[in-house]
Amino acid sequence: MSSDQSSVIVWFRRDLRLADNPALAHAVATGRPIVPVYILDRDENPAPGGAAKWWLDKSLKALDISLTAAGSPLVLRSGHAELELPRLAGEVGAGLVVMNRLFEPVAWARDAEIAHELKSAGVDCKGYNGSLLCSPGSVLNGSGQPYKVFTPFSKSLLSTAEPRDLGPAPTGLSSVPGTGSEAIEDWNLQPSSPDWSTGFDWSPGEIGARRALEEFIKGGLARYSSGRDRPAEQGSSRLSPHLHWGELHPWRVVESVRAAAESGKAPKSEAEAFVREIVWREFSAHLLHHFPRLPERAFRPEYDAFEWRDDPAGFEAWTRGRTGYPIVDAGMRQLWTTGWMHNRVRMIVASFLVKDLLIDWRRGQAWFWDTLVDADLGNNSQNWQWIAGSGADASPFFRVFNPTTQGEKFDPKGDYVRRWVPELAALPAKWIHTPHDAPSDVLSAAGVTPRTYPKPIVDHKAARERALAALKQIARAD
DNA sequence: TGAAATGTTGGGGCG
DNA sequence: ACGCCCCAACATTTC
Repeated sequence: MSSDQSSVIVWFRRDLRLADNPALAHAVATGRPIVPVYILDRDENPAPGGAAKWWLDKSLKALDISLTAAGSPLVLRSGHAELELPRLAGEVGAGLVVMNRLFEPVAWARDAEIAHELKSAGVDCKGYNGSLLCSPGSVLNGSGQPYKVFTPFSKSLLSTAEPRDLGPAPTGLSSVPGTGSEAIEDWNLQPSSPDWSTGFDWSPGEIGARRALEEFIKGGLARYSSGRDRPAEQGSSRLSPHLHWGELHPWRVVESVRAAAESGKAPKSEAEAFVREIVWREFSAHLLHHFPRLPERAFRPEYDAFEWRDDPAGFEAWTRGRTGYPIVDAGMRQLWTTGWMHNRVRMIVASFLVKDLLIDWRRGQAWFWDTLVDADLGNNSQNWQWIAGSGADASPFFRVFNPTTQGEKFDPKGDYVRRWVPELAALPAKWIHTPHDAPSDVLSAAGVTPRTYPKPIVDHKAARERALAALKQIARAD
């Protein structure tokens, strides 16, 4: 048996693209037939949220179209990868499985097991980094330890990292005809009864990702550092779900914005402000890799002794966007309606849940996990812990966002609130963030009553003082 | 990648 | 012209 004749399985996970894909490029370079496969793991831990499944459905369809055009359609299988991969390898006569690695702790351990299984079945297995600027473990401080503070991490990464693994989408793939595939419709990834996704305004897939990148470079990049703080405007890149699903390589994003700055389309400082956000994503992924319990446990362990409030009514009001604070409610409704929330508003709503309501950050994390199309284990846990004050390089315990001030500062005309909280739309800008203080004639002229829009569920001033008093105990115990 | 309280300064109104 | 007050604007400190 000549291994030259054998086919190569390309195991797609969260690298749903053809271009800049090191595993696929390596498979193509062998000159052997390609079997691209996606395996739906019903026991994935943590289980993907509803919004994530919505995205996956569309992105897989897009990937299949691209792969089919390139010559080798996507094969869909469900079950356990450690069983399905060797089985498929037997079916198609594969001598090699290539994949882009996942760096989350659970996946990491499992991939090692899978590679072992395959090798004992005589199938070679190779992993690549197709999702991060640098592999976790390669960015360490002088004493060989992972960085726990963002700025030195960022400096170290940006000074040493080199763009790599970029290249055009391959064409002319040869396939293994007759390979059986499941039907994606049978996976029921698209919600029905009810279909809550009708407001999702996204184009999942590699083409949509490239278009989003181009639009951002044409639009928001030149004034990114201020524009990204205005939720009513299209100032942020909206690339997060595309990056999460690997429809874009982060190096492609960094190279593209830097090239735009080089050619004068945007100030270099603005491009670097954006690159900094890509590096925050990197920081989260590296932290999660080194501290696998980040999603469950406080990075600063003294926070795990804190007794968060049990407040079902408060949590419910938060999830539904009925807290009585317009910017908070607008954000939570944008999330529910579109599967995404502007980052400035994420900070505001998270601070409100954790500091004003004193509800455990893990509850907010779980809600985001289910509702965000960009839900990412590293980003989600790192950012929630950052707001809660329990994370690495976290915001100090006394930093409490004032939802009214934040609204007035970053949504001064109230356009964001009007869009997502339509029952307040007729209020003048002067009162849009403080309907609870508006004169009654203003409220009645705008048709706002406690029935249409709730009074604040907590008084922020009192809630802030309560949070400071309670959280101070942690700082003292430290 | 806060907010609020407290402190400081300086201009203008006014006796 | 002067002192006094008010207060906005800005700076510093504290949580």
